[in-house]
Amino acid sequence: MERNTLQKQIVKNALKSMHNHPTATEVYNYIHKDYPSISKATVFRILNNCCTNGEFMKVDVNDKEAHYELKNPPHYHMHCRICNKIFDAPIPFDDSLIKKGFENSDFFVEGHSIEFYGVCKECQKKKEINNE
Amino acid sequence: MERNTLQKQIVKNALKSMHNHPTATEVYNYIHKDYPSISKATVFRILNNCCTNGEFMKVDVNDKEAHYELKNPPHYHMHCRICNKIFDAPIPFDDSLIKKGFENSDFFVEGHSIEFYGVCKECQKKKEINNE
DNA sequence: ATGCTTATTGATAATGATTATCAAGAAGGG
DNA sequence: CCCTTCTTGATAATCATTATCAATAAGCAT
Repeated sequence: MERNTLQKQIVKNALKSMHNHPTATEVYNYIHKDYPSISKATVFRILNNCCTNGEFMKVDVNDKEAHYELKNPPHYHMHCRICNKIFDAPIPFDDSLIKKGFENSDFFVEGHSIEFYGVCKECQKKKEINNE
Repeated sequence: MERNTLQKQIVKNALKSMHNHPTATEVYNYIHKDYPSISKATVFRILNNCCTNGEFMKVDVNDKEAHYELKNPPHYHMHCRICNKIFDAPIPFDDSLIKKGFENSDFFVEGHSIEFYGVCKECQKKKEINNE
């Protein structure tokens, strides 16, 4: 039977309080300040298991590191190409996108994701400071 | 000055004749049959340089391996979750997506990509054979 | 409470993709 | 044909992630 360990509670609470689509390493660093004994492997493991059982989700975005978020109604993301941070996009999810145009396709479409890429507020500021 | 080496010609010709959004390793394997002396590092290097100079593009899709394609008018992709192959989506590119809804956002949107995910024709067949 | 079973953890090695390093080799101008 | 310097090939290094496995600890039964 699945056991309710302290490590699981801590990792889950960390993601719940972070709200910024963190990577596993970011969750680890966040936790590590207060709980230095929790290992990185455990954080990866718990985040992954929670994605498998549907409690969390991997953010479907083109970054070499995986980002995680709480299970949410479907929505789109904005991805900063400077700092690689992820934000929720302010436009509604549109399921009709996958209904139209695929009638004659032999690819079985299960879902879609949209990634808006560009530069986040913080990184725009940094660019101004550096006169770029 | 940039030099026109045989390795560059071979890698470029490989990608031009492949048409299936291959990964660097797939390009390497394709080349390796005929040119076993070309090293993997060279294939990664040339593909990357060609993306920097605009000759090729990285496919903007959520896979741990990078996929490459020839420079193309913008379009969307379908990504098979079984075999990780990439296909062009049969719906038109719609730039109006990034015009609407971001007026009050402080994120500077430079572009967008849509990934349709599901199961490709080949993998659907395999599933049928295995009675899944 | 105590003990037992076994899921889970922590530490670390292994993996896989990609990049960095650097001596040897080759493009292309002179 | 030579010389400079860009490229290459081989390999080590890096980075994210997963696998391994002995030690630990949940949570049930006693």
